[in-house]
Amino acid sequence: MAKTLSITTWNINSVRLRIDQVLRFLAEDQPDVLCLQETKCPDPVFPTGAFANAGYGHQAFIGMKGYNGVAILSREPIRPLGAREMCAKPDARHIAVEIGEGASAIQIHNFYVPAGGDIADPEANPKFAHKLAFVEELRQFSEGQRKAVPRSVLVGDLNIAPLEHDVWSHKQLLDVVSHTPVETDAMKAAIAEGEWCDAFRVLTPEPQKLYSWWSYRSPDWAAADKGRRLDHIWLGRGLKDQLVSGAIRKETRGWERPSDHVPITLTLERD
DNA sequence: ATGGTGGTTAGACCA
Repeated sequence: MAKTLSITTWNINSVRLRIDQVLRFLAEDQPDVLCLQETKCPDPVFPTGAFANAGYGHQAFIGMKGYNGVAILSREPIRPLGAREMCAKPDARHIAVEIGEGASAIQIHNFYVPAGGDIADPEANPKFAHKLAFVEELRQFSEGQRKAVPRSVLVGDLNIAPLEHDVWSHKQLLDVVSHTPVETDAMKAAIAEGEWCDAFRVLTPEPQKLYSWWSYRSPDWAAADKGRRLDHIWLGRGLKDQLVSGAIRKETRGWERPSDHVPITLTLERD
């Protein structure tokens, strides 16, 4: 068995439109497991063959027409654990698998948290209310995982930048959905409840800036560098001592017709 | 500064 396990998470913003970019990334980086969000792809037309040809023949995915959708692609066998209906909605925002055998098995949970709309007021904006309810459900889920499955990894586009240095300007974004105190507090509560290790922040502590997303609306995204860290990989209490390294593939944001998110990869020591 | 850009899909809806 391999001595390490590498897991990538990437909001691809249409897996069919960007299949060539995903395949390029897989060829270059060869993570063991790739978790995607916003596949925007119904299951019957998911590009299973393209991933299998690239060496990722073990697949779990759930999608819908036009919106949302998550997938887990693996180079080695996985056991599907199914998809949760978060907030009682069948909207394809979670899927999970188990990888590895016996006592060394690891659960991987891939989430796509609602973006939350533009107005940071749950009374005025149902999308923001949905986001807050989703993160509260994530907190409850975290409690269960902490107790029952300490060897868990939670990844995804969580659409919240929890820390001051997870955004280009803390003060200018305090009223902007993704960095409001009610969201960042809710996310911190979920992390605490699960005793999750925020892996990229252990590897690169504040005050160093970390971003995984740059808006399409920024005319010169690289020069302006007004990013946010919306994508995350959390390690359960049974895995936090196995953290090896992390990588943020910022250069993919400069590819032709890119996703607005970039892939982030965490490597774990394996036992 | 209340725009700006992009994907899905054919007029909005979502990010």
